[in-house]
Amino acid sequence: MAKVLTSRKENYSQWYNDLVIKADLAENSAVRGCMVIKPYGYAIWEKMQAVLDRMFKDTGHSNAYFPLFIPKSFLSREADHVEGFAKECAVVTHYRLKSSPSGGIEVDETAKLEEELVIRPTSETIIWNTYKNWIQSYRDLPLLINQWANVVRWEMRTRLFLRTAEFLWQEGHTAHATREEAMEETIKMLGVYADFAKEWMAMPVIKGVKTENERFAGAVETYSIEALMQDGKALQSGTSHFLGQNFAKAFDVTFLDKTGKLEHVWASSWGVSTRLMGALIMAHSDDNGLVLPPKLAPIQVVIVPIYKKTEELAVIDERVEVIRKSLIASGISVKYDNRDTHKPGWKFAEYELKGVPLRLAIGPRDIENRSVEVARRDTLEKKIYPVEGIADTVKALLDEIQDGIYKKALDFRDNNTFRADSYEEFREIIASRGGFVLAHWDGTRETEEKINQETKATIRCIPLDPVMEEGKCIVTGKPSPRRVYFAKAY
RNA sequence: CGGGGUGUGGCGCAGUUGGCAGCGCGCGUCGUUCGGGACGACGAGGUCGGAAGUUCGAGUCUUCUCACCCCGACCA
Repeated sequence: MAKVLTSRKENYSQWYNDLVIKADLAENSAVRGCMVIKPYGYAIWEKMQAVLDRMFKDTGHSNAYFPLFIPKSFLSREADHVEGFAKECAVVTHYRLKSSPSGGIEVDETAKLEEELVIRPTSETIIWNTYKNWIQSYRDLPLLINQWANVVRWEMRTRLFLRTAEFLWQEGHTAHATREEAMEETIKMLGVYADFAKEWMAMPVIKGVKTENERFAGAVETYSIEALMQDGKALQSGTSHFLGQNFAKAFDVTFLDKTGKLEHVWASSWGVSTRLMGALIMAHSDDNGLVLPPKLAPIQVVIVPIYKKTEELAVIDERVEVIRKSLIASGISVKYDNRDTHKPGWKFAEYELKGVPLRLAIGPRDIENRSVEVARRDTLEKKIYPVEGIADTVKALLDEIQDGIYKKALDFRDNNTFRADSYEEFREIIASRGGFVLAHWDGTRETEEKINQETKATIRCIPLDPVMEEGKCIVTGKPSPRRVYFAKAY
């Protein structure tokens, strides 16, 4: 087969870049740092959205939409928040253009905005400013809102899906009467993300708390799900924040509780972005291309006819139509590619590159034997199956693939999660093979920063379901109640 | 923002001391092919990133400029 991708071994990040382009997921646009998500890539994102949206609704949330523009003054209301985002904000300063003497077009300096508008890097401020008017009583709580939106963070260096200046995401913003309830919501949504990653993306994740260093600007506590990529680097795939009363205080959002006492509300916010696309790509794919979990694949089964003459194709078309209908009846998404403009071998390679979980090939031999050749994308294994009961066969195989790639990803993570009991050992693992390293840490910012500077590894999270184990910090030797996850990160 | 690099058909690239702008892929037409990215013939497609300069003559030399990529510092 003609090689179209750089191999992972050769250059992992080049492999990733090649794959995104060659699998037709996205490409760089004329705007620096901003990508064009192509139809095939967007189809995957839409499937993710549909599932997540259902999960949010099932946990009591409603969708709403808030403006793209945020008055500059809003951003500065919460001190940590502004500090965290100020360096990467795009700002709108004018509202009109005029033709320039040189023949082009230029900003009309007379059309300067009274108050400049920031393009949302996240929507806490505009949302809490709005919530102020929505909440008066404990009867208005909890307020459980989600929005699907684009946001802009002016990044220095960007990579398709993993870090782009503009990206798509959802952001949940909830308001609660009590601290406990807001915290419960924070953890619940982290759980939703972890379930989604596992059940739909077939990607195992670690749930944990972020250290102070990695905390969201304006949050009291940040939780995340962390996944391990095939190059041994961790990818933060979703975050859920307990915001305490920080934004309620900044925007003066209060309510009267049952006893008639005026209180600030408690808040959470949580989000996942198109970065999940990057995670999905890197979690399962190989040197032949994308490997998609059947549950998120836009096309679950592709059927390729093999024929010499058009008369043969007519017979195959007929047989395929029967198969196609039975698959659709079983809720399987099928594409029959009977284009005459490409050869079977070309199509095989193409759909492999695009990660279609199953490929059915039907030729004269199969017509004769009432059989189909079925090729699995995950194992590249080919087998002949009878046409009879093909829908059940396919269904079973899709389930097997979904489970199989999860298992494979889990094994990979297990085989690349290490325990280090000395700093020496720690440095050796991080430098040589990467992966997650579980080690004791004394809980201080200084130690974390020292480790980061010396090894490039960061604390990904403090696991939520930790095995409590007394130990000593690998750097300072001070006591530590449990191990935390370290890794180099995206 | 520091360090490095690249701009030449749609994509990937070559272009020697300055002398007719090329190759591969892709694209179009026709024919033979079709169970793992087929082959042949013919064909279309370029203000060589932009501006100024040197020269009889610039893709090539000089100056300026713009864009993008890679490596760092910052980030989901």
